[in-house]
Amino acid sequence: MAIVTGQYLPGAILPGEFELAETRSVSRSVVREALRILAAKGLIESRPKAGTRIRNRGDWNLLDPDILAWTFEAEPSATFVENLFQLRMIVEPSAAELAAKFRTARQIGRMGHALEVMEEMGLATAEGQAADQQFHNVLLEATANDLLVSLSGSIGTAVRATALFKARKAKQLRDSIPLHRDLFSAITNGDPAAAKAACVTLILQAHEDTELSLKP
Amino acid sequence: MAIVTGQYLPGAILPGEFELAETRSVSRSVVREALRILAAKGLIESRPKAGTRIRNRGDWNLLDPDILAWTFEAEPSATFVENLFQLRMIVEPSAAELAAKFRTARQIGRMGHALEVMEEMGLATAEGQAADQQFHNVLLEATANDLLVSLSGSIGTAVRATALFKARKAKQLRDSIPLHRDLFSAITNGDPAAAKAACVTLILQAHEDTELSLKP
DNA sequence: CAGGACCAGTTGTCTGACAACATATCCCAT
DNA sequence: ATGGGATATGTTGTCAGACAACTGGTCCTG
Repeated sequence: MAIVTGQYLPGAILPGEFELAETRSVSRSVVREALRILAAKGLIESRPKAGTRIRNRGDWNLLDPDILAWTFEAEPSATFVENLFQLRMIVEPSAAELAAKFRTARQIGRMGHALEVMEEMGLATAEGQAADQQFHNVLLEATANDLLVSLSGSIGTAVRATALFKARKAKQLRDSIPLHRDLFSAITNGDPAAAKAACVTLILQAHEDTELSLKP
Repeated sequence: MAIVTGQYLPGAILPGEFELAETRSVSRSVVREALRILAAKGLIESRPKAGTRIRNRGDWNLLDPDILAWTFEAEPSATFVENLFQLRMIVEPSAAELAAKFRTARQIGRMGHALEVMEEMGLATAEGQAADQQFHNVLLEATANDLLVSLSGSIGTAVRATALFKARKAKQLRDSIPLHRDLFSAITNGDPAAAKAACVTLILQAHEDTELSLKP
């Protein structure tokens, strides 16, 4: 978190492994395994004698779910949120389009079930939110593209994190269930254009709500 | 690689750490740090007594550059290549659009320089390929969206891997430099629609060439 | 037959030591 | 005085052995 929030700048050298172990009261093994995780995500780079250096942001795996979570643990910058919505606007409508083309009967059934739960429980409840997530997961699965699933899964992590901010600021959010219903029927009807349009509307509304709650 | 190529199926249990250490003739520390890397990328999950289990493909971080590289180390499945082009077709044209909007004079200069090197050296040389990569990197940077940079960077890893296949099959590939020039001038002119169109053409050509070299 | 206590095996952590490597320094020859 | 090579030193990389923590299965008991 200190790295992603910019407390260590790219190019900076982290404290040595012995020092990290001592200050955190753990053994060097634990420190090393932790550093390996960060290195696997592209955050750092270690070389003998030179120490462990923060890599350039361009080398970071920003779409890694953990990195996204760490980014949103602290209040993320406005431009980052903006970038996230830009990316959603690029990816998700096309995904909805594909889902409308390739969805199976079984997937329609599962999405319909999730939608019912959302309508019954509401999006304020934990069950409703789980159903929402389920709805989107099945939609992605229907695209029949593993890469899209993985990408949108990561994005989903970040979106859920922003949702926490929206809830924290306790504004009255508009109900997104009708828009979900539109999206669902477009996919059921096998109408890619309508699915794309519905998805765009959904993201725009989320974008507006998020902006309201971030700029009070 | 054994995991991503499906030699270990999701749900399967890996050999224990002691056994892995012995069979590979390394210490357990090395095995553990390696497993931590895989866990960081979502491939595996370890629990005391239960062992280390392969996670579902849906949990894998498929866009991680390493995972992409491992996937393409072996001959990837046709559907995976198809999915990759589908994703490129969704992301890159929009990225070109943004780049045409937000590019700075300096970025135009750097892209122009890279293009010159490509024209001079040709795409068969290492210098030409480096310039090609540089061209695309600057383009991404011009979108002013870190998430897009990261995403397309990962995709670039995979694309370069497929390029190796194309070269290996030694078909006569069409020259993509004129298309790059079209894309460059659209971005220079600040014409988003033209940039998007040029990018679509570029990807289509790459797609066709790749299909030819994969299905002989 | 159900529920709880126990056992055993695997990962998780700790410790101490040495090897490999790269940087920085120093010295020597030019 | 200066460039280049040998050397010193500090950091990461690897090894070995031991014990702790956790958990899944087994066994026993009510």
